[in-house]
Amino acid sequence: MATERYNPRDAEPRWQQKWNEAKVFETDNDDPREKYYVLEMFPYPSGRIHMGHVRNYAMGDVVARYKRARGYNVLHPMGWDAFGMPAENAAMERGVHPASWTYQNIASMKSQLKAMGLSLDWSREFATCDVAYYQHQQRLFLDFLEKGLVYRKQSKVNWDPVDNTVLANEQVIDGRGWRSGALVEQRELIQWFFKITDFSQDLLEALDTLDQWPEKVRLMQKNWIGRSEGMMLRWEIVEATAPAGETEIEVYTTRPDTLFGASFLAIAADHPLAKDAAATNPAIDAFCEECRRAGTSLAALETAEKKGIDTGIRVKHPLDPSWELPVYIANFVLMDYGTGAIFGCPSGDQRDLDFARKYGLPVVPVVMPADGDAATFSIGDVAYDGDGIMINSRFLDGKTTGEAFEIVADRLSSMTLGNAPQGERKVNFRLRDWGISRQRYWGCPIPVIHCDDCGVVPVPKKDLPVQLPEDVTFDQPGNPLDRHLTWRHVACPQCGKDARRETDTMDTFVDSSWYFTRFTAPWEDKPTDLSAANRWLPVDQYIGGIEHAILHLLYSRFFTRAMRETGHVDAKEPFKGLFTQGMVVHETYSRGSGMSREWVAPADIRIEELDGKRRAYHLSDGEEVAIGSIEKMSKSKKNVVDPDDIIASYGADTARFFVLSDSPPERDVIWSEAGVEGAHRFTQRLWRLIAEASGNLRDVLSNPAKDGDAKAISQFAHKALKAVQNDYDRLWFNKAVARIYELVNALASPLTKVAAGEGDQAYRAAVRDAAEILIQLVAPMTPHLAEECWAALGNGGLLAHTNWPVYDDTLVIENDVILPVQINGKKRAELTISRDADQNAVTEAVLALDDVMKALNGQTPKKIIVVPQRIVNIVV
RNA sequence: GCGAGCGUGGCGAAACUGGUAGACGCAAGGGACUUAAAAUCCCUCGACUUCGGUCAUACGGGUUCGAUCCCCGUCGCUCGCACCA
Repeated sequence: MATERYNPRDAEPRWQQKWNEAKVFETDNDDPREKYYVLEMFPYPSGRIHMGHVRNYAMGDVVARYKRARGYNVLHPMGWDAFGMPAENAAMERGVHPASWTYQNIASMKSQLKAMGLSLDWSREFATCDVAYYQHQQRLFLDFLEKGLVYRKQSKVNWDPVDNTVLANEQVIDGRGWRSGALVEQRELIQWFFKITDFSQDLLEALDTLDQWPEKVRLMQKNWIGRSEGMMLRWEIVEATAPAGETEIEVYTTRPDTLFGASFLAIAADHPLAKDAAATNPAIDAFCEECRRAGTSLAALETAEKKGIDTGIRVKHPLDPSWELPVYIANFVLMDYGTGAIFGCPSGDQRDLDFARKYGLPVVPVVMPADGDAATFSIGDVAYDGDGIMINSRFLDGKTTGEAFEIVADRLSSMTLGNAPQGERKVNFRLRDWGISRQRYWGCPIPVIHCDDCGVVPVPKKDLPVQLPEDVTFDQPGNPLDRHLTWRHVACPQCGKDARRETDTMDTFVDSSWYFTRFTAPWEDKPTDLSAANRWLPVDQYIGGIEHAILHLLYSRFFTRAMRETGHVDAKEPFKGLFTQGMVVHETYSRGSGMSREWVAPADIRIEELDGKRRAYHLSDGEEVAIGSIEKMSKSKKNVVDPDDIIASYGADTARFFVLSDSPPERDVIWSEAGVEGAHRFTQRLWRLIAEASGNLRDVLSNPAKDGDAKAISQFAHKALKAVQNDYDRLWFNKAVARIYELVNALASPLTKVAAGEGDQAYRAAVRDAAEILIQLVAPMTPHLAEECWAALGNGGLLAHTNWPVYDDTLVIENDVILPVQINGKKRAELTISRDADQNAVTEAVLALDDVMKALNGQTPKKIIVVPQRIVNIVV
């Protein structure tokens, strides 16, 4: 029987339409079955999807389809992370309004995603720039404000004086604005902050409960939160050297044990005492200025030399009032960590040591390694910052660093300076509060009003939403909201006088910090429907890129806690399972070198292989092109492959199948033409085998064989089913692919026999059973092809509605096992024996094997190790 | 500098809890079918070999009856953080 080639261009839209008509993927919140929430990080609507999206969404779709077949009520929604700078840049460059640019992009990306055949519930779709979404975000903001989770404070920002805007740190390149090229200034602006630090300890501790997250991400978050245990320590200023009104300096330290090694105090250039000193001393002022400038731009590049200047201030050592130490301003002390002041212990800290050597300050070793010798231990150019035994530390000598920490902490806590304890134990975090103010148009307006009399007044909830005005211009730099003629003018909600709206909008990370919660009831007229949110959260499986390991995931964890405190959800953690997938990478091609180097797109070249050497030639002129390294797909290197082209020529199933095969999902996958063709051959092969046999299988009822020639077929299929099921449960897509290939290889000959009219009824029933298992196994990856095959076998109804098959235990367990037989750890023979044979029987049978007798050559075994159902090892 | 991870054929990779190293795919080579090509099907495919075997999982040691897997050291690559007191 001649069979037509499988034509994805015909089949894929056809099945997509059927799924659509049957609303297979629309999820009912009231469905009583066990829930499963699978989500991929929603995309920014840049205009086109790329291969990274294809891989990300293919993975999520496999999980969604698999869990659906397993009987779960699956929620698998999609939306758009739609606010942000690119829309405003488009407005500036091309005069398009950000809204129309964004919604057009959404429309085209949506049609691309639809062409992939993803099993998404599109009825829940929204974009974060929809008023219907961001009005609820404003409501959440106001609730957080009431709870004290939002506040304003002055803080330093990167200010671009040409564009009149604040720049994120990533937008500052070599001290200049990435767009304007202007030298970036540090400005103090009043900004809105979320109090994420209220949850520092909880965010840290709860990481331990996230056992379905990659260890790596948890570690990154742990380091980011940066908990340290130490103490606050107050140093009395020697009166004669004190600036007016100042009596003490407070420092934070994690090493109170090294207190006798102190030789100076150092404060940040922005420390209040530094400012006092600068006011009266031009040299100090100049030094502080220099620190500030270096801090903004090149600090990260140079491993900046430790520099400082003596303030003239002297302090008394807390444990010896007769001991006076100098106070320096130092460039390596940060104002926004701890108290902006440290005590320097040169022997125990490399920075302090470098500093001390430069300014001739004493270096007293106070800790030596446990196996050191107190008489000879000294410090050269390298500080010793490890644990050990105290020396040169009076009453601490001989104690361990841990003991010394406790003794000093206890003693200082019980001492007083003025009317407060000299020191107290203190846990400190690196994590800072989250600044959310952006001086931009295309973001969620912060719903507050500034009144000269009443101060900062929240917009009353009944007045929400605060909607972005549409009539804005982008012909001048700065925030269009600021110069809008009417929008910002508003009556104060409290006193009714003329007042001004806040013109800052929110960081777009706010938008993505709760969208997964909104998906649970996007129609609700409050931010959440509490029962729906509680039902669905946490997300069972979240899938996305590792680049969001810290910010997005940490902000979302904070947001969920804040929403919990304000009664919008009961869950504490948003994502139960997290998976970070690798990138799609591709070879690069280029010609020319240096400045005239030209990158060539994969679509414009042809590869030839001669004597094992691959060479690339340009399609247009036949000129040879150099094959470069394999890199992340990027426009600048032109090594991009457009998903649209792939779907048009091979179909969505091939693209999906390929990005899931080959590499483990957490690792990068190399996109190659040959690989895609291999995947495509597979789809054609599967179709051909099923289609050719379908005529003789249509009228047969599936039934696995328990004996006869067909038994092996049924065993193979049911074992594959068990294995692939396990692979899907663990997101081992590449292994599932390999096993599916094996199953197709094993079924090729039986299917061909059936196609030729061979095989009795029982044989055909077993083949049909195996074929159906195969189709179900590939369905999550290549759903259109699977539906087509399913229908070809004469099945009515959609495969997407069909339950996952159940493997037959008796077919999966072998009665006989093949044991490898080793002699001295090297394999010499094989033994086939009954699964439940006891040790003695195995030993006896092994020694009777020809190969074993030959290898032993008369020697008596010293020992025979039998690992049941595994292996036998004979030691001679 | 600190932290984490990785290193297996020509290539992407498998190998369960320490138990037959290289499944599966790609590339390559040979053959069948064809007037021919494509497609398809079959075979070979780590290295060396005196065809008995021997050596092979970055390198050097160790533990073990047995190590890709565990331990110690070295080298290389990737990622994250980087004055955090």
